[in-house]
Amino acid sequence: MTETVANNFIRRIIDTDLENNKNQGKVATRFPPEPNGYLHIGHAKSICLNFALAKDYNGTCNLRFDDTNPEKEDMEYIESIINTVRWLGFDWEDRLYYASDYFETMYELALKLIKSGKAYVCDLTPEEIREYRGTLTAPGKNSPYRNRSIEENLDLFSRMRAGEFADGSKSLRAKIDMASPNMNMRDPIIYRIRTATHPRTGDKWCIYPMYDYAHGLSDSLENITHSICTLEFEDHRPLYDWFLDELQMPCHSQQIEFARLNLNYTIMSKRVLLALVQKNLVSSWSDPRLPTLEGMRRRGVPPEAIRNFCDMIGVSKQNSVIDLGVLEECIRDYLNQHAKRVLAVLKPLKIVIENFPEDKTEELDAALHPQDPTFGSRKIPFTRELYIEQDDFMEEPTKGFFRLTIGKEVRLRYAYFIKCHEIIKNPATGEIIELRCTYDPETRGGKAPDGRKVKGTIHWVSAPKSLAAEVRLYDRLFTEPNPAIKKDADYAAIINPDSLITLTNCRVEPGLANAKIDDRLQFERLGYFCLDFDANEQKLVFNRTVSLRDTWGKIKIS
RNA sequence: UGGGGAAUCGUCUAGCGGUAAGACUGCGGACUCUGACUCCGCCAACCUAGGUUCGAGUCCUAGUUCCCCAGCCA
Repeated sequence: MTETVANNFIRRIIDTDLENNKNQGKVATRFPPEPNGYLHIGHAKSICLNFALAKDYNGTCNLRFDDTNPEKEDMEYIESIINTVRWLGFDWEDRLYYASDYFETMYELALKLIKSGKAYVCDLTPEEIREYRGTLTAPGKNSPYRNRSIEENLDLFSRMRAGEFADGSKSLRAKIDMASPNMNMRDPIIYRIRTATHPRTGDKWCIYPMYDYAHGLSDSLENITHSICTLEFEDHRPLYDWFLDELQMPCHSQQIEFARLNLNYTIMSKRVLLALVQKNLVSSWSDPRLPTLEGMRRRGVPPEAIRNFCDMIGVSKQNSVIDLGVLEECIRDYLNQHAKRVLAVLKPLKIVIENFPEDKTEELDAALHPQDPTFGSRKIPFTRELYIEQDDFMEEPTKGFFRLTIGKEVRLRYAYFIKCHEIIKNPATGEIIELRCTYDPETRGGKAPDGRKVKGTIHWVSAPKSLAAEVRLYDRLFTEPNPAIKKDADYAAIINPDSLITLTNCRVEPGLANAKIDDRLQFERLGYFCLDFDANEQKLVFNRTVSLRDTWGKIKIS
């Protein structure tokens, strides 16, 4: 895949800033997840963007948890996010921060806002606040508490902190403009009362800052120069700026918005992802069908492939939906170069090589990567009884089929040329249960001394020497290309019934007894696979990360 | 019907007044001990209408379509 030098509107903004010596020529970004769920491929786009910008401009990128809503957040998520960003391949050095680290400072700054007459304590209930806010087309009206004295506001706010008032009974609001066409500027709430235990600050606080207030301040306190977020925050920018201006923050970070990632046949919404997990529509957050990074990792997707993907899709302000095929292509591209080749049979069909001795086992050489000799090779056992793929035999071959049929010669990968002369069927069902074949001993290793060619090469394993395995095949999660557009869709109804197919009678070459969880494997002619963490001493379990491109499969269908 | 954004091959993305480019997909072909990989070739786009200009995807005007905003979520 060709390396293209990333060029996007954000880089252009930074270039201009650098030319103007803004921020003393520094670039500082941050990735600011809320620890209320697991990271998904959409977050990866943001992570890659922020860390790449820092790297390319000789700056820094912080990891900062936006942990301002204790009711939804959890240490479990914090830990997962830290592990996942690290797994993706990024390093924030000692710059791991939490918005909650700034709670005291934010409180002080809120006091400053009150003292300058720019914030007030409001006694309106949540319902009343909504009524007073007006609508998209009608202006709101001022809260009756809007003109409290600074002294009273200071007193009330400190008592809010002290826990004197019930949840929701009071809030601190910015005094801006209830008639603003931008809803975010209609006296937005800065602090709410929430008696909840915070994952990090415990019960120290019962008031928590809102996103708009906390985020800009966190950026500023960390001297973030370019605060990159997604499009839906575009009309929050005036508020972001308002706080930094009113508080005369020494560092005024610049918020820049880009379009979030959408992938077809899946969803990125953390809310929906959570629902899928809770309704047991998927096994967990790390279900390999999910676009969560933990799920993709379990599926065997290498972090490098995800990073390449994020580079490839670019960054812009256009809403878009990326075809799953682009991701798959990135995965194949990486795995093609880095996966060891092995032989495995997913749907075994027994064949007997009649002219091969009963008790003999030959050890044959097989390259671990045909294009890359540095991978070396391994030995694979060849015996009289073998398994081949059911799909690789046709009693009555269709046009263009050049695998095994009666009387036609094919090559067993790295082994011998064989011919089939008899089909054994289950007399009751007509199902083919065994093939009687002969091999040509002169073709050991897969070459004929007389130079004759065969068109087909098929994979195989030794029947007695191979290992039993379970193999899980994955496909797109949904049958619907854009599930997100279906408001409150019945996701259960659009789950792809073939999104998970579990094959329990698979056979793999014996060397796979030693497979490790991070091994990248190609089962030749089938796809890329990895060991699943469900595997144990008794049972091998493999996940198919992605299939190989299947030109024949396409021809067959059409 | 308020405000904020976005419109370029089927899908993403580039373009910064001077021959519309790349990637993915698709379709041909070559090669092949993986119907894989690799290689070669082909198809394919500027939302509409006006205007400015020698010249407009790019600038101006007016439309159209799509996305976001009325959480004490982020």
